[in-house]
Parts: sequence; structure tokens; C-alpha cells
Amino acid sequence: MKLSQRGEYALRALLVLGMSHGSGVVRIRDIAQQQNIPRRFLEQILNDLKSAGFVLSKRGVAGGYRLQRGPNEISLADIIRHLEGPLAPVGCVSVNYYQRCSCPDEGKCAIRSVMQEVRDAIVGVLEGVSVAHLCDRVRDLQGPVENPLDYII
Amino acid sequence: MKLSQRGEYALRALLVLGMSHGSGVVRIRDIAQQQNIPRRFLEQILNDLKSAGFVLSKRGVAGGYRLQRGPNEISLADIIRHLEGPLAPVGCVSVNYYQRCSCPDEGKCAIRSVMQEVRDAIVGVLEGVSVAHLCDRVRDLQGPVENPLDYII
DNA sequence: CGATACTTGACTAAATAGGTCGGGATTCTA
DNA sequence: TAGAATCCCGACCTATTTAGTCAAGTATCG
Repeated sequence: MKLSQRGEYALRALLVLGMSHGSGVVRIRDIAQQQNIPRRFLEQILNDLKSAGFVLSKRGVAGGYRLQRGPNEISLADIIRHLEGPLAPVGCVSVNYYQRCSCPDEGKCAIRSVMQEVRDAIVGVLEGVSVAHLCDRVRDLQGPVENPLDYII
Repeated sequence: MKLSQRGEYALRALLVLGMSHGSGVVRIRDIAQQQNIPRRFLEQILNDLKSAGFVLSKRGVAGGYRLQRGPNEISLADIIRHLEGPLAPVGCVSVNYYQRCSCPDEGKCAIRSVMQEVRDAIVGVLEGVSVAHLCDRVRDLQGPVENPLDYII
């Protein structure tokens, strides 16, 4: 599992939305400026997150984005699976994106058995962390601030 | 950490060499045929593994490849790091390929702290498995066979 | 109406993945 | 000592992915 730039931007954006969850929508421009993400690119990313059901948008003058579900209902595993595809290092041990490999018998493949362990280790971490958890970590690592947008993400 | 085709081929080749460690060299052609790897591509890969110090080669008529160090001295982490670069999902938590990211304070970055855990989980598995371990697994999963090249890898 | 935001789809440049190919250098053996 | 077998090396190629950019359109608010 490798996190692309796009993926990192998406996580940051979702974390921003998580931090200001409950207080209306946040504009693309604000997220982009604060997080130093190319605005046009972020538009594309948020659009994707929208059609995947992670966020909702509101158009027009007071428009912007907010989380669709509660921050505690979105795990990093879900997000990253949508953005980057399989969490597993090889297709033949992926649960959600399984792909048969060329070896004659998967049950007897030693490499596969190791990769299985790697997958489990990765998934174990990412399934256990939700956007809400991430927000908690932010608040733990930094003190309280006035504006949710002032947190370093 | 994602394993490319090239990386998978390399692991398979090293495992073949591990299985026949101690009984001379193995020809590229044999590995390629048995493992169904394009021969020319495998040449390239083994060459790379050679200059990285994982294998030795012998030229000429009875030539071929063998492991340079003992199978128990080569961890999957070492191999994959050489082949694919960082094991970590993002550069800013990589020990061997560290790369600063754009966030203003790494110590306060919540995303980074999660990625750190993912990295540790991955490395924990891969550092703990050597080529010798892989060979053991092969022998465990399959019975004993006459020719080391007959193992399914 | 007009300014402000999101929406949609097309486009592009650069890097990476997965190979292929030709010919050269060694080494064994007859 | 010729010739066959084997590894060695660098160049090349095509398709896909990555990281964006851009123009024009649609909804919303005051």
C-alpha cells in the first residue's frame, strides 16, 4: 500500500472536514489554501469523494463541502481503498480487490502466505482508525485553537 | 508498499535459488521456464540483484546464479527495499528513504502518526522473514520432492 | 441580475511499469 | 583453439498511471 499525492490530499481534506464537522460547509478554496493543495486538483478529488459517498456538497454563494456520514463511521481503510485500490501488496491476498496470480496453487505459495500477513497487518491498523480518531489525534497533538481551520493537518 | 510484477519475479527467483542453495548454480533459463517469467526480463532482474549483492553469477557453459549470502541472512525487507524503494506508505515515515513532506510540523501531523503505525506493521512482518524462512514455508506447505526445482513457488 | 461556488469533461506532461532486443564478454569442452 | 552455452549491458519501446490544468456550465444567494 502506497499513498499517492492525490490520496494524501484527500485524507487531509477529509480531516479538515472532520475537524469542522457540525459547523456547516467548508469551501474548496479554504481547504486548498490552508493545506497548500492545488485548487483545481482538489476540486477533482472532492468530486470523487462526493460520488463515492464520503462527502456532500452545497452549491452557490454559501456553498462548500461537508462529511456525509459521521466522522466515526468512516475508516481510513474505506477511504484509501476507494482512492488507491487494494491495501494488500499483491492482488492474490486482497479481499476487496482479489485477483488471481499466475502461481499454480495459491494454497501452497509461500510468498503469498507472507503477503497475507503483511496485508493483515496493514488492514489491522487502517480499519481501526476512523476520521474521528484522526481528529482526536490532532487535538491531542496540538492544543485547542479558536478556528477549526487553524489546526495543522 | 505495493509489490510490482518485477518485484514478485525477483522474490520467486530468490526463493528458487534459496531452495537449491548449496548445490551449485541455477541457469536463468531454468528459473524462467519453471516460474513462467519472461527470460529477458528475468536477466535484467537478476543482474540487478547481482549488483545489489544478493546473488552471484557464473558465466560460461556451466554458468548460472546462486545466492551470495546464506538464505537466513537475507530478509524480505532488504530485498523489497532494494526492488521497490520505501516500505512505508509515505516518505515522511520512511527510515531508509525518508523524505520530508509539505506539512508544517511533522511532530503534530495526525495522518503521519497513523502512517507510522502502518509502516511499523509492514516492517515488522518483512524484517522477520528471511529467504530461509520462506524455504521452510515451502517445504511445510508441500511435501518433500526429488528435485528442488520441482517445488511450486 | 450578478457574483460566488461547485460540476463536468477533456486535455497534457512526466514518470513508472513491463517488457524486448542486439550484440558483447566469459567459460567450458571437444 | 573453435564453437556453443551462458551471463552482461545498454538502448529502446509501449501502455498506464500520476499529478495536474483548463474552459465552460449549473446552481444558489442576496
